[in-house]
Amino acid sequence: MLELAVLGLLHESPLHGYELRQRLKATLGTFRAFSYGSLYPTLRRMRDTGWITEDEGDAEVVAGAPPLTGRRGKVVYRLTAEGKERLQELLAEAGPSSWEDETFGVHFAFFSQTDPEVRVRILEGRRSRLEERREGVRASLARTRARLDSYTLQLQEHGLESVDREVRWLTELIETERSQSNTGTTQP
Amino acid sequence: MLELAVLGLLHESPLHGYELRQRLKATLGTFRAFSYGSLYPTLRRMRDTGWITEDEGDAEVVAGAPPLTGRRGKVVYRLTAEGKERLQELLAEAGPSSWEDETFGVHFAFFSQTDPEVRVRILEGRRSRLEERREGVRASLARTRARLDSYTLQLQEHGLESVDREVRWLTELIETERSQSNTGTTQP
DNA sequence: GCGCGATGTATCGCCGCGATACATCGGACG
DNA sequence: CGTCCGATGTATCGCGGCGATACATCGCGC
Repeated sequence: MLELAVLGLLHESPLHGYELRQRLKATLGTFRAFSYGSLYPTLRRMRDTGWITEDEGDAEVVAGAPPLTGRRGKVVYRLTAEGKERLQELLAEAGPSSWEDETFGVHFAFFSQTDPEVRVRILEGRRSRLEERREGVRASLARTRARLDSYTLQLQEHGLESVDREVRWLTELIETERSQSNTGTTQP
Repeated sequence: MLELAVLGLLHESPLHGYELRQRLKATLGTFRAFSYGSLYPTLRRMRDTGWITEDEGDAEVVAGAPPLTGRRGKVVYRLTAEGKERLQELLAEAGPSSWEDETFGVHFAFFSQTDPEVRVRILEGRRSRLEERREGVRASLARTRARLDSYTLQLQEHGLESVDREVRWLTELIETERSQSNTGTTQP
């Protein structure tokens, strides 16, 4: 969800819309776009709920020329106290929503602000969700393989390999997380 | 787009909603879901436009019990002549829309119904779009690398590798396509 | 001095998603 | 022999994101 991303970015420093979008691209990279068509409505919503405030960065609007078509100044967005609470709440979330395709990447991007335990639980949740999906597809593929043309087959197999790759990636990450939190009670 | 997928599937045989969804899952695998929340509205829209017709599979509705809460019979969807035309039109499309993330997979899934030349153009279009994106992310990454925390960095790099993988996959596919259409005028 | 690309705010309609509701049917299990 | 459950089946609703588009300003090169 965009909401988390916005809260996470604004937690570092106040920003205006355009910058926010640049940061979004820089932070999420390949993985997700978030156009203005989502950004501005989201900002509006968040302001209305009270997570953020917006204020003029440009005070120089004054009585200049235009009663109509007023000059639009930069609008700077800033976290409120409630916004910070909300961010903490979202960062602590390790339920199904945090390992959905669309949400996981955003959560991951803000892992440095996330509790180590929660990190592991999110990574594991994501992994088992992917494994489930993989097994589902594998089963269905085994059943219908014969009936499928080569293109459909190749698509499926490419998809399967991608999922596999991500599972392996997650496994590495989980191991790293574990070895970093060396308050090991269970490990012999 | 769901429209193409529906047309492609109905071209093989008439189906009702539930089957259609099963086929969708079997055909697209990991790559895309398409819930009923999209399916039924889309079918409605397509019927209204005239690409498909819907008719009762179950004639056994009759005057049984319920004037209210009428028993719902299966609804079988079938391509019209216009629908077939529309399918051909969409299959021939090799513009930017066919190499978008969401659309490409659907196009690919129906490649066996697609003209070989169009296939290559779609694959190449997809590839160059991915290469563009990759270079964009790489550039931005090189610029901001120092400022990013390790998680963001890992996310970016994982994404980059995924893109790379897909590019390699596409390259293989393109080569296969080329070598199969051996009406070589240019190749010495 | 003029145009063009980057910066900047904003809206609109489309489409897909997840949740939910509701109904029927066949088989498993007590 | 009843009943409960999971698969089959149709359908809607609200939400959130996307791409296109509009419009305005600023700084730079030519």
